[in-house]
Amino acid sequence: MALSRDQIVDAAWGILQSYGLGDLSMRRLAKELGVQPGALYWHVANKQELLGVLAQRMVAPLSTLQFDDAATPRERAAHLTREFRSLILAVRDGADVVSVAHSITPGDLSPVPKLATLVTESGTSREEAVATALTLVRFTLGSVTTQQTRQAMGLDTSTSEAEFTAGVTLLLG
Amino acid sequence: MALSRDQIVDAAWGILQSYGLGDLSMRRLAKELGVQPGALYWHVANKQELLGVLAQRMVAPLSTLQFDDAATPRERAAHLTREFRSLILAVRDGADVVSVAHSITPGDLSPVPKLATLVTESGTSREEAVATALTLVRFTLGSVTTQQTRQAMGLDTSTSEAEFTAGVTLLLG
DNA sequence: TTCAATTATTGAACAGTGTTCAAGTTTGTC
DNA sequence: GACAAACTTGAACACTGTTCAATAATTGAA
Repeated sequence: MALSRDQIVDAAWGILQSYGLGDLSMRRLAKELGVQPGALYWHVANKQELLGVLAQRMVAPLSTLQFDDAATPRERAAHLTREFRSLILAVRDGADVVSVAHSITPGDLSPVPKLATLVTESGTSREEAVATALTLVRFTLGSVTTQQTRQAMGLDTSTSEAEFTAGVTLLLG
Repeated sequence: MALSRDQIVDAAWGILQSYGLGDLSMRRLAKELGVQPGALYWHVANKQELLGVLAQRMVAPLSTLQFDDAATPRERAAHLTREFRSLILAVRDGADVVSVAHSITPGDLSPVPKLATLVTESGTSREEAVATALTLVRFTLGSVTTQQTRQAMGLDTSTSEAEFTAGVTLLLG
């Protein structure tokens, strides 16, 4: 059977999860698929595009996220942010991968639009709501990047969770 | 005259400023100094350390920053954050360079301690003040990374300044 | 079923990257 | 001048993303 884009993305995901971004090279990916590196470029424009797809896959579960009926818009926004954090935290170097995609198209990927809507519903002006959403996402990415970097270096990460919670409360509390 | 660590850092700074992080390779740096690449490793442990020194140099002016006597602690914190942004924004790929250093030692480099003190003076608990400081720095780095990435891609950055101001107001307003 | 056209893959090369290290050279001290 | 410490070279190691002519495999039409 011929190679497919999905197969490539699946294999890339596997390497990312098991060995980290540093080991996710096009050659390593090709080897994993029993193929020459050049073959990948038929299905994927370049490595950056591949990382973009991985980032999308990482945050995809957010689009079907269910909220507690009793929750206020503010609580829903906090829940969405926490879920966003969980998803990227669960993938090795997840924050790095998502950060690249986010830098290129900040409003596109990521939970920014959904967050902005929720914050608007909580009685904030649309303009300020978008700022809040962007700030939440940037803060979360920065926080998780730090945590995962320290994790990879074997340093202490015990205060990470509390720091994150404090930041979210600060922005939405 | 023998090569010195300062000479290397100066040359690296020059390349970063004129051509960006993508062009700052150890080989390119050696060529600029009229030396073989290996010679650099006598004065600098590795490239990561070099980037750390560049990051420190970038934010160094913050340590002698003067405040308006009439300014409240909150206003001083906002001023410090704006100055932090200006410094990294003024250097090509400045946010990328500082982000790496920040990820490894979050509280060390960067204006986090000073910010935390100022926020504490404004009547916030020490714990919450540290969280605010960290959030401000992470938000700023994220914001500038996005702006500089978009700049390098020739995309629109006209809303960057307003977005940044909105975020700072959100966190300190 | 044959044959052309499309789709997909190979193999090799290009132009780099950070880093190491034995062997040399330069510099400073006695 | 001799010896040691400081420094530099040159070459290599083991990689990186990406391109592209040539080749193979697959597919649809006659």
